[in-house]
Amino acid sequence: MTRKADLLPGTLDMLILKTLKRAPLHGYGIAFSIKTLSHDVLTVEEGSLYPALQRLLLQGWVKAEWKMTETNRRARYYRLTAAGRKQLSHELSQFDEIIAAITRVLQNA
Amino acid sequence: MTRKADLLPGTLDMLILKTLKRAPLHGYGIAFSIKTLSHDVLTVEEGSLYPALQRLLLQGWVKAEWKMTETNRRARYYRLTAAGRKQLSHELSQFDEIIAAITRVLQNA
DNA sequence: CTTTCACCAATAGAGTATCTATGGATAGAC
DNA sequence: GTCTATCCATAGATACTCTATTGGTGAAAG
Repeated sequence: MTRKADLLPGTLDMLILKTLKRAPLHGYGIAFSIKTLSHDVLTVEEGSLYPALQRLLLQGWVKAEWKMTETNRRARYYRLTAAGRKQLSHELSQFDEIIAAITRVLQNA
Repeated sequence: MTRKADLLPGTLDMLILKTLKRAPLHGYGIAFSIKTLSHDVLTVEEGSLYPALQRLLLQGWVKAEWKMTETNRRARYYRLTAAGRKQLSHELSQFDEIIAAITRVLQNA
């Protein structure tokens, strides 16, 4: 009935961009990083991740490049562009604002 | 483009339930309360609110009753049921967990 | 007395984000 | 040689929210 909620809708792009800010990474690595850092609370399904990466490419917020991984595999590395960096900071501050607002409602309601 | 984001998807039910926990209220009052408490950051559009209330009714988390307001108007008052109270506490703890997880990712990524 | 504003309800249709399910493919371990 | 972990990606369904609209009433202002 209620949403399954592996993550909060609307936050995926932000999480991906933030992950890529540290270093360029391939899809699988992005998902793994988010899952690990969140202590397995946030699971990014591949069916969510790759469409999201396509969106980010279209927006020009990331660029992609085929490379070899350390384990000798072909992988598509995504890296943040300047526009992506700007977008990330925008999404971060907006997220903060919304969370603060929700917190106010939850405390006073 | 990016989502307009009057609020975070997935949080509306929780905000409504929490608002009704304080006291039964009609739709207009719920929207007004959320908007006011959030300092105008969160705006619940009527096209989001009423479908959400229908969902909550169907789930049995709220009950509705027609009454007169203090200003002598017909209004449909919604109040939290026992099941709704339980659902609310579930959603609250899940929300906390997800926010904590997102925060971890944002700080370490 | 009539006009306007704040109050109050609800639905249809569109758009967007995410999930489920699926289909490949390869490196290295055992 | 088979299994597991690593890697990519799409199609279709589902769920949630927004835009836009319709419809109505009480009360205060003019």
